[in-house]
Amino acid sequence: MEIKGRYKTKQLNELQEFLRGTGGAHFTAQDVLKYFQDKDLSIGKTTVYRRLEELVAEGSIKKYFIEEGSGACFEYIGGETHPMHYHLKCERCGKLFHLDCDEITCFEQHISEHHKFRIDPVRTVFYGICEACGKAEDGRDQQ
Amino acid sequence: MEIKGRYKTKQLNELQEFLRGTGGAHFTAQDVLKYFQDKDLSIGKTTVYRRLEELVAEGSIKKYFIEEGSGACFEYIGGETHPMHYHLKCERCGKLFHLDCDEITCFEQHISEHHKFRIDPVRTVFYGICEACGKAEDGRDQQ
DNA sequence: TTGCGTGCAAAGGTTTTGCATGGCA
DNA sequence: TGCCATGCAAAACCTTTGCACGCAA
Repeated sequence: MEIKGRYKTKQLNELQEFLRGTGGAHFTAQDVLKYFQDKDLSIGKTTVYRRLEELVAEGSIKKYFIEEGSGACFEYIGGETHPMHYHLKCERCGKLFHLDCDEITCFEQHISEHHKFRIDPVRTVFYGICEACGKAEDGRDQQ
Repeated sequence: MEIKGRYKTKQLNELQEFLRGTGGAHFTAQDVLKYFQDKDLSIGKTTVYRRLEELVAEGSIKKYFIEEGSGACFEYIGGETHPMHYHLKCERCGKLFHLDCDEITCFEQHISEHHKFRIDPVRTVFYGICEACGKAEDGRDQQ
């Protein structure tokens, strides 16, 4: 996702490179700041928060509230064109999966008809445990 | 849910009464403080946070992170029969609804069997438009 | 040059911690 | 009495805002 009529600053370029590097994994504002520090690049936290907020408004990244101490979580989804699919996000490994499924249409209709709620696929994310992490868990019987 | 080897203080009693009064609806730490103020009861925010944290550890209440400005959301589930339910959050008015629905169990199973993903009801929130906001939109055909 | 972008500093909010006091058993 | 619970104050934390300077166009 390119920024529209904005100046192309170093900070913005680096931020976009960071986003591409995430591979869809979630990150926090702190992660961005650390990334810049580690690469000896300079950016102010004000800028990070402002750019992130803009990108959320644009739809290039998503914002979640999962944990406490670490603040808000962001996730890069820019470049995706599929308008109608849901996301499955693994709480363990952080991977993001696409849900291509017809069942969910029925479920959507059920919710719409019986619960009078129109679900928004863009913002809705199913959290849970993916196959790989689920197997790892069963194997070790951890937690 | 009774507290184990703890002293039964006025504050704790009142807090439990508040919890029962919620009827399972979600609330914030601020809501608890306001409740005490409105009833001319005294409690320190320190106590509220500490008790709430304990109750979360006990399993009597659940903690969610849904919105930003208002901090964490809690929800009383002690003694209730509500087994597992999802949350519907309206993107317009911000209201949070409980989804009491059997269909979702089928949907969960489908996702589990066909997509190898175990959905976590605690973290998953369905975003969308609630009935009231939907009607308002249709009526005015706004946006 | 123009005006957006940036970043320091400070403010705003929620949550946590230290420590002395108060209350239950 | 002993010990936990409480609550004030202050700190820690994330996030936002004000304002002046810097940089892209």
